[in-house]
Amino acid sequence: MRLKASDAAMTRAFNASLVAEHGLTVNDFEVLRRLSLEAEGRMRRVDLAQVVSLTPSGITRLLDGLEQAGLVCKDVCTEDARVTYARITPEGRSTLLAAAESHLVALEEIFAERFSSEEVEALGELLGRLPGAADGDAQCVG
Amino acid sequence: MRLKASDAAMTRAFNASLVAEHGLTVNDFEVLRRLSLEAEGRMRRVDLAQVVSLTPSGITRLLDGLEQAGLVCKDVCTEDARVTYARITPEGRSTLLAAAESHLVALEEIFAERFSSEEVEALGELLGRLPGAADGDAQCVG
DNA sequence: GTGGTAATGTTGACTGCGCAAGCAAACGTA
DNA sequence: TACGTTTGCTTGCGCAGTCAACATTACCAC
Repeated sequence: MRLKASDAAMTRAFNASLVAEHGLTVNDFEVLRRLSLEAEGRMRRVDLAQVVSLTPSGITRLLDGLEQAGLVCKDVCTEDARVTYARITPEGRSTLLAAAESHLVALEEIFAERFSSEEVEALGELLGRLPGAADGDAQCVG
Repeated sequence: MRLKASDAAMTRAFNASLVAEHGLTVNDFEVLRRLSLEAEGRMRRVDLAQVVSLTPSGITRLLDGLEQAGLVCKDVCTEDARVTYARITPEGRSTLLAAAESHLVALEEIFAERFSSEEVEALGELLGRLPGAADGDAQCVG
């Protein structure tokens, strides 16, 4: 199986180019992507943590970085003073788009050149059964 | 797809129990397992790095830990003074066996309860096409 | 109200690991 | 023989992310 090993190598490769070209880690990218798909481009930090499989503290630090870079900002929640939203900024959206252009294309290539679309589908379905694979999975960056 | 996310969560879970029960990380385990499958239970460090998808420095540090724990030791190479082998010790083998008992069973359970054996096979084949998925993949722990 | 428990988020200490740089041995080529 | 290049491995430094502990706020009993 070697799920871990193959993934590690691949993730590293993607990370390297993302970092080099846009200063984003794969997780940064994924966070921006998830935020961009939300209504109002924002999410509670806990929920964000869950969808990208990080701990709350991990999300805090990741968002610290994105915030310093001006790609996300905090929103307060009026109904619950404990929660703070992470919201993607316009700059966040534009660097997401820029990064997506190369990153998603690279990803697409990797898969296109070794799987048929049915196989991609099958692979996605199988992996989706794994614990932690949670839920929905919108593909685009629109 | 969420290859990364699901894997991260799963790896973390496995890691936690391995560490708690045997003081091994998933990578420690995998290294011991690979070594145990080799003739004379040893491997050059570079090769080991490759099969577990670590960099040479990563392997150095990982083996440092295993060596301190007495689970592996160094062997010199008589033909090439640059290389040093990592060899699994008898203690290494016994803790590997102990860890395998719970770890492999846990792994087996995860898969058995959500995939048929054909599906496991299919999944393995598909993932095997990914870059970094290299090669052979003996499943047992000797 | 007052107490107890749960949920959200942050911080400090730590770990695993990559990268860049270095050293030593080996392998050219001349 | 000498010199440049490659290969194997280690070390210094930094980063991402975990865990444990904590502070707030919310919810729920009474």
